[in-house]
Amino acid sequence: MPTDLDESQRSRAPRKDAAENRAALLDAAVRVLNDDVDASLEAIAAEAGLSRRAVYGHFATRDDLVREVLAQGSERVGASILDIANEDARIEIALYGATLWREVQHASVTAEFAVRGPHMDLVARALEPARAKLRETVRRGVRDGVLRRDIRPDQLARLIERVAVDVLTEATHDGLDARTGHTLVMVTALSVAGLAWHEADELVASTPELAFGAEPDRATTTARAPETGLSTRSEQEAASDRAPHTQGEDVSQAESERGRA
Amino acid sequence: MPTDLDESQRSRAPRKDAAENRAALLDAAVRVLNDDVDASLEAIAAEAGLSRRAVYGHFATRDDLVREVLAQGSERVGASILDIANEDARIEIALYGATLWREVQHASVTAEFAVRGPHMDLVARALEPARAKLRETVRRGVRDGVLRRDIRPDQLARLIERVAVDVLTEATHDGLDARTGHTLVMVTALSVAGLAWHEADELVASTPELAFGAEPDRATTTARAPETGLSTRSEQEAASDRAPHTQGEDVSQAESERGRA
DNA sequence: ACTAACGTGCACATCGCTGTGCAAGTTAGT
DNA sequence: ACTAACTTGCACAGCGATGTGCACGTTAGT
Repeated sequence: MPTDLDESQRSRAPRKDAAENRAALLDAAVRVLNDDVDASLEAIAAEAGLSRRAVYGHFATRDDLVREVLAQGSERVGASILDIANEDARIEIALYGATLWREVQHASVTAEFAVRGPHMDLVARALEPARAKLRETVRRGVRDGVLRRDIRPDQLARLIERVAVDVLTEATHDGLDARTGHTLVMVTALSVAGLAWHEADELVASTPELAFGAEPDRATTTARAPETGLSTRSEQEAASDRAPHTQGEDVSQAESERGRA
Repeated sequence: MPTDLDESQRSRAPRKDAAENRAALLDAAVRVLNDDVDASLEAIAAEAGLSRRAVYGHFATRDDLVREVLAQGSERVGASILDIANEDARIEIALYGATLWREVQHASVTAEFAVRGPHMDLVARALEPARAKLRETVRRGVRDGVLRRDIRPDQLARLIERVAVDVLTEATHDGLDARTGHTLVMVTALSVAGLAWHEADELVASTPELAFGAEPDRATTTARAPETGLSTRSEQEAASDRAPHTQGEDVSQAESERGRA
């Protein structure tokens, strides 16, 4: 087993597959823990294609593994959220939703453990900056008169977070495609933030940054189409699959009962 | 121990405190399970003021106890929801929130187990009528043009349910008073349903049925004071603590930051 | 007051899971 | 090819929780 602890004397360099397996374990843990918070170590090891015994070569304790998962997850999610920036608080909130959706896997585990068990504080500490940012965004939105004034901003921020996560789980559990989920999380967050549904839809449809493929400001240099880009028009067309509406609205009876097989 | 099973030959009537203890157990279970889904039987017994051993006099299994809790809870919550009725779908949705808030204790346990563990189907079956009703309400609201059209009605119904429960936990965990919670759940549900925040507030403020003390139509025959009863006036006085607003709106900087004039 | 009904405390068996030691095997670095 | 790094499989100890049997108190029906 990979002796993680004694990096003291090593007569030879550690093998590359060790790190791979470690990563595989963390990855498997994310997947498994996502639908069972207290899955057995056996289950995680199996998912990673390893034996239970081998895990103890990489992590001294099941708790260590979980903590590592949470540390990575919350760090990743937190960082993504801190990247968000926009003058319009509403857009920031939409981006917040979009970001969580992009990080579903990690966001779910993180969120799950943020409420239960003895790891609450860990996640809470790692996520605090992101939460502070959201609180500040909400406050700003309220000051600017674009968000609701009937709920205390701090509480509203917490509600937005909760609801966003909710939609995440509801969405994955329902197995809807990336684009729909993307929109759904944003729109729902905005709704809780106080916008009427058509306002939310309007905002999402008319803001390029909120389009599906939109990179969070730092464009990856390549991957940008010549003319239209991922701008408003191409977005709207692709958005409503085959719906004949002007915007992505009115799915009320279009898909209503066709959801599942 | 009370032999629940053999009601066959009984040389004497069962003691009344037996039933009391049984009820106490179920009650304690609700409380304990509310903040720890898999609390030990020891904990539940302790909360009920009994020994662990005594529990097995009333329930053959921990699972039996839990199932009983869930059966009662989902039955109760489900029934309450089915009592809801109003021509305006929006009001029905608000009442849905209010009802859940009134049943927080049971609603929370039920909701918790509706997602986790091997009791999902039990709760799901017991709650299905209520869920169907909500779905139908949402569909009606969409047809009437008072609810959002950008989310499939069925999905919207599920979201409303999830969000309502969320606010419940967020509210209790935050320890806010009954009146505030009552309003918060309703307003949030309406927001997700598509209303702008001021629309939601307006609706709640102007609809008598949505007032805090309002009985769900069937007045308890007695317990109604000559003039005011639990009616609007005494209600409103206590309502806005010291806030000088016309409605319950604009708490944004009232409590939060006390920022400026 | 008599006695069944009920609760208590303890001991005990069992189960699932974690964590560890050890004797193999297999794989990757040099 | 040699050897350390890594994995496997098994056995074993421990923990916490459930469920049961039994002897003994306590309480409530009649």
